[in-house]
Amino acid sequence: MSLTLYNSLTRQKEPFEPLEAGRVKIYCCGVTVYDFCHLGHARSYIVWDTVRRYLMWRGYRVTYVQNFTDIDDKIIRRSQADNIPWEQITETYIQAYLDDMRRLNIQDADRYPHATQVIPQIVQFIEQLIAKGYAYEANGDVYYAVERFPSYGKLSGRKLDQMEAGASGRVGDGETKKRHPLDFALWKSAKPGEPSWDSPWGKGRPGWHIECSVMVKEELGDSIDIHMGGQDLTFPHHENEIAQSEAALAAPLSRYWLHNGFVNISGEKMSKSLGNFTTIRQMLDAGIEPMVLRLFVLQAQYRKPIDFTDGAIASAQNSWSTLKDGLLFGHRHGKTLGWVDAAEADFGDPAAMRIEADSSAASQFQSAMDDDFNTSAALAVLFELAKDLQKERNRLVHDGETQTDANTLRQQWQTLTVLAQVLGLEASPDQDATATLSDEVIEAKIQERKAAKQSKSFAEADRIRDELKALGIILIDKPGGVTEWRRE
RNA sequence: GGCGGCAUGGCCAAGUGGUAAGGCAGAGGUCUGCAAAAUCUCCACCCCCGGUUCGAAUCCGGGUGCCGCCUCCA
Repeated sequence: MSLTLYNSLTRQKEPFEPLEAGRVKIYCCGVTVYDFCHLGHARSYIVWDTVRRYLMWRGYRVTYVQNFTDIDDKIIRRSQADNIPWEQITETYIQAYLDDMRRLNIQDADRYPHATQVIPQIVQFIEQLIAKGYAYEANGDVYYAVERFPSYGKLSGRKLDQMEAGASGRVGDGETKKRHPLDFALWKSAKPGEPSWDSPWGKGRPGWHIECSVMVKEELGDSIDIHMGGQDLTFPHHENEIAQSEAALAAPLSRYWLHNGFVNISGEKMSKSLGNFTTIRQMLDAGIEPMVLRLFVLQAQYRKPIDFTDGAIASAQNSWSTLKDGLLFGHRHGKTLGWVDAAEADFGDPAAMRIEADSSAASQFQSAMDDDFNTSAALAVLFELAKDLQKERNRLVHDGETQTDANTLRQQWQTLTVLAQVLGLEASPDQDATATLSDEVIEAKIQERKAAKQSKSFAEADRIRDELKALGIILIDKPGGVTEWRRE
C-alpha cells in the first residue's frame, strides 16, 4: 500500500516516489507580507502542515521550505500609503504570520527564505536566462520570453495562442516593451523613491515569480519532490516558475504539484478584490478555537472548495468538543483506571506513544490518508475512537467502572492521540487544570444544590446548575442522589 | 471564448462496479423534580434521460444546474 497523491501537473493521482528514498523535499509558496493572513491562508497552511505531518508520520525525512515575499508592488504601495518604511511593513507582517500560524498549531518551516535575502542569486539567475536566450532586457526591465519555452502552459493546461486570445483585451497599455503579451517581468526598474537593488540593468527589484525559482534552487536544489500552494497560484505563478527554472536548469522543477481549493464565505468567493475576507486573528480573537478552525478545514478533501458559514463553524465546534473529550480521556481518567504511566512527566505526549501500526484504526487512517490525503475519511476513524472513549467515560463516571479493560482503553486513547496529532489536532490538559473554579468550590456548590433539591427548592437548584454551567461546569444528576460534574 | 472542477439524507462530507463511512442537526424510548453533547434506537436508493453489466452513486453517451481559473489573491 503506498501513498498516492493528485498531481496538478499530470491531472491524475500518482503513487508518491521521492527523488531520494525516504527523503522529501518540499517547497511551499508563502505569503506576500503586506497584510494580515485571512481564512484562505489558514486553509492552505493547515492543509500543507497536515501533509507534512503525515509524511513525517509515514517515516519520511521531510525538509519543508516556505518563502516570504518581502518585496513587491503591494508592499511598496502599503509603505507609501501608511508612510512607514517598507522593511518595517514586512517585519510586522512576517511576525504576524508566524504568530497566527503557531496559534493554529502549524509547525514552523525548516527554513523561511526571504526574497530580499537572495537578490544577488536572483540577478545571477536572470543573467543566465538572458544568456540562454529566454529573457531580454528592455529599458531597465527584464522580461521572460514565453514563446521561447515550448512547454509553456503545461501546468495550467493552456496553450499560448488560446491565452493570447483571452488576454488580448487586457494587454497593450504600457506593456509595449514586451515582445509577447504574456511575457512577464523578471526584473522591474525602480521609480524614484522605490526600494531598489543594483543590477546589470540598473536599479530595480525582482519580479514576483523569479524569487521562488531562485529560493527553491538555493534551499533545495534544481529539482524537488513537492511544490505546493493555493489553486490560484497555478497560473501564472507556478507556470512561470516552471518556465524560469526548467529553462535555466534543464531539470524538472518539481515532481509533484499540489494545489488546495478555495474557501468561500457564505457561498461567495473570497478574494482580495471583493474584500470579503476575515483575518485569522479576527476569528481567533472572536473566540473561534484554533482546533475548531483546523477541524473545519480538514473535514473536506483539500482540493474541494469549502464554504465558511456560521453554521459550519458551529457544527465544527460541536464536533471538536467530541474529539476533545476523547483526547482528554487519558488525562481525566488515566489515574482512576490505574494506568502505570499516568504519573509520568511525558504522559499524554504523542511523541512518547507507541501505537500498534497494524491496529485496525491506524490502518484505516493510513489508507484514507494515503489516498490523496483524504482527511475527511481519516477523521471518521478518529470520531469512532473518540465516541468509544466517550461511552466508556460515561460508564466510568456513572457506574464507576468501564466495560473495556483499562489497558485496551489506554491503547485506544493513545491511538486517538497519535492519529489526531498527525492532523495537528491536540487538546491541552492545561485547559482543564486552569479552569475558573477549584474542585473544592465546585463540590461545595454541588452540596448546596443537593440541599436545595432535598428541600424541593428546585428553582434554587437550577440556578446553581446554571451558574456553574456559565463557568463551564456541567452537572449530571445520577440515580441515588449522586451528582457528577465535569468541565466543558 | 479557452481550460478545469463539482452535483450523495435538513446541513457538511466520504465512498469510483456488488445494494450508501463519519460529523452536525433532528425524532422516539429510557433516565430525571427538571435538565443534560447520560443512554438505547431510528433517519438517503446517490441531479435528469438513455446505454454497458448478472449487478452502477460508482463505467459510457446526452442533458440540466452550480463553481473556479484565464487579472493582485492561499
